[in-house]
Formats: sequence, structure tokens, C-alpha cells
Amino acid sequence: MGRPKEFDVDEALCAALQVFWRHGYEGASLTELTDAMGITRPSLYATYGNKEELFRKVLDRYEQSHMCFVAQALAEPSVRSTIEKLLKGYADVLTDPMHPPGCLGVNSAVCGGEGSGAIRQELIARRSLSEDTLRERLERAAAEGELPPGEDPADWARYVMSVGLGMAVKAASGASRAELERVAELALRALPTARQDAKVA
Amino acid sequence: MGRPKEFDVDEALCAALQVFWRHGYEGASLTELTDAMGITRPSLYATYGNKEELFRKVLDRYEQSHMCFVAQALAEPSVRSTIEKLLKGYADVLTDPMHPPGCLGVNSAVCGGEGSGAIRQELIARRSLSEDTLRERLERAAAEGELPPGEDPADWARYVMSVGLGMAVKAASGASRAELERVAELALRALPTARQDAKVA
DNA sequence: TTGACACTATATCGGTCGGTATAGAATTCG
DNA sequence: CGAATTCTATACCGACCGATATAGTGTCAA
Repeated sequence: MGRPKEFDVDEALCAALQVFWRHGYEGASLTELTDAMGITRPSLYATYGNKEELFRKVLDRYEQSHMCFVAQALAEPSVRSTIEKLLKGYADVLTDPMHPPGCLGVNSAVCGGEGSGAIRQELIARRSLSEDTLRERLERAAAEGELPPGEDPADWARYVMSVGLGMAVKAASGASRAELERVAELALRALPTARQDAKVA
Repeated sequence: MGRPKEFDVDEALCAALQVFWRHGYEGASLTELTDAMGITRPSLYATYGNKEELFRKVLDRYEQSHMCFVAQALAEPSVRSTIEKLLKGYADVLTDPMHPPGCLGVNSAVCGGEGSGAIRQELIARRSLSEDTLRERLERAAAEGELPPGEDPADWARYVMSVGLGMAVKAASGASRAELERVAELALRALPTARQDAKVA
């Protein structure tokens, strides 16, 4: 009962995603958000709670829609193809002209230093979770003998994440897709090759 | 003639550096800055111009004092030792307990999205300059035959910068020095080895 | 029709932002 | 001394921040 909403909740969320992506969490003002979403300020608060909760909902949507390639990459048969799909897919998203350059999470992360509050911790936790997922995939590979003994899956997961984060910063600075793909290719060269594998074994 | 300053200009600049490092450019408020510097707001404007100019002076000091290892690394004899000193030295600074974690430039960079203004462009330009310097060092190595033919110095410089930027983000997220050193070690594995070099040649 | 209800619109809240005008205090010159 | 100069201190500027109170508007059930 009562008066129905005059806007599409999901569509407005998508508009908010674009604004947060472009300006980061703190850089996106409520005025910008409501303008882009086509709703008024009280509507935003009634529907999404507040700026923080809106951003969390945006983050969820971002991971589900734009980061869906991650799950596909983790399902790849080999470590190499997994990491390759991961970094190449990331390069694609970071430079997709349909969206602002860079990564929503990274664009919103660094700002505010260390005492800034809950959103910063939330982003750190989400990145940590992503790294854990990759590490578990690599641990499985190690258990199956694909990773040479002595190679630490945690180290490799951290390395891949670092390269990805660096690519995100470079994308936000204007790097092209081709440039980021070259970064991904060079990053892949660090992986132990079959020859090196045999040499160690 | 006139009344002398009651504070040390360089010392106050150093205090401002700490604040900007911890909170980023936009995250550092004038109140925080003046409190840390031990001066009043009009003194800050009379001495350093405004917040932007103060930050530029801080950036200069940061590069000269905390990034001095870069010049040493570029003077290393080999490509490998250059990149190793570069990444290891960066890991050191990023996790030095004497300073806030992460990189002043990166902590101040991503925030504000893409339209944020002059400071953002300044930081992008400085990073681009750093990458150019590294690329020139690698071009020299390539000309001397240290880099195998077919290897693009620009690609390698971009790759090293990306790894460094990623390390900076991870450091700001709480990564330890040991973790970043492991990232640097794995990143170094991407470098062409003597064996691969010989194989190509 | 008539409430009850949920949405929208306007105007505004206290707080903080970067930046300054103004007045008082301290030093060097003539 | 007194005038000129340069610093410091207080108080304040308009603008914007995130968040809301209040009033008006549309839609349902009874």
C-alpha cells in the first residue's frame, strides 16, 4: 500500500555505480549522486539508507556484474590460464570505454589515508577476500603438483593481486588497454615454466 | 627587516609531509596540517602559498629525501640489480615504521576520480616522469645488448612501475615489508634470464 | 469517500572545507 | 624614539559536506 516509487531502484543503483567509479567514494557527493540517479536526497536515504550503505550496495553490484570474469578465471584448468584470464580480464574492465577508467574499489580505496573509517576497511577486507580465493585456487594447484614444490601459493596470490592493483592505478592515470595487456603478459613470465619445473623436480 | 619567523620553515614542511603521507592530499585538512606544523593558518599561507603549493613543496621534499634510492638503483650496473634495488628499496620505504604506510604519491593520487584537478594531473605527470627515467635506463641496457632483442624497454618500465604501484596500494592496506619483498622477488622472475637470453640469441 | 500510508520536493540543519580580513605583537631601520 | 615592516592570533568568509524535518502528493484499502 502507499504510493509506489517513481524510479527504478536497480537503475538508480547503476547510475550511482558510475558516479562512485568515476569519483571514488569520498569524491562522490550526494548532489552528484542524486543528480545522476534522477532522485531526490530523501528518496536516496529512504531507499538505500545512507551514503555508506549505498556504496556497499554498489560494491556488491560491481563485483557481481563487472568482476564476474574472476569466477570464470578461477575455473580455468591451469594456473597459468587462471592468472592470464584474471589479469587480462582485469585489463579489459579497467579500460572499458563504457565505464570510468580504473577500478571502483581502488579508486575509492587509497583516499583518506589510514584513519578514514569503515569504507576503507571494507575495501581492504574485500581485496583480502579476493586474494584468499586466488590463494586457495593456487593451493589446490600445488596439491595437485602443478605448482613446483617450494612455491608458496600465498606469495603468488599476493603477487598477482599487486600487479592487478598496479594496473588499476595506471588505468586511472590514463593507461591504455594495450599497455595494461603488455603488463599482464610480462607479469605472466614470472610463472615457473615447465622446463624450470622439470629442472627443480 | 621586520619580525622574524617563529618557526622553522623546513621543519614545518617535514611535519606537513607526514600529514599528507598519512591522509593523502584531499584527506589532509588545513586544521590537521597547521596543528602538526605548529603554525597558524595565515602563517601557512604567507609562507607556502596555499594548500596546493604546500603539497608541491612536500612532493619535492619527498622525492629528494625518501625516494633517493631510485637514483642509486638506476646507477646499478645491470638491469636486474637496477630493478631489484628499485623494488626492494620501494618496499622498504612503503613499510618504514618511521613513516605512514604506503606511498605519499599513491595515497594522494587515486582519490577524486578523474576530474579532480591539478594535483591529480601533477601526480600522474610525476609518475610518468619516473617511468620515463626507468625506460631510458632500460633503453641504454638494450643498446648495450643486455636486454634481449624483441624486449621493449617501455613495456618493462611500465611493468616495474605497475608492480611498484600495486605494492604501494598493498602497503597502504597493511601489507608487511616481508610480504612486499616477496612480491618484488616474484616480479623479478619475469626478467629474461641468461639461459633464455642465450636461447633467443 | 476517507483515512492511512509511502513517496517526493523544498528548505534547512550543524559541521567542516579552503582561504582571508583585521588587529595586535615583535623586530629592524632612520 | 617612532615609523616601517613582517610576523602571529582571532575571528570570520562563502561554499559545500552528509543528513533531515517538514510539508505536499499520489495510491492503496476499507
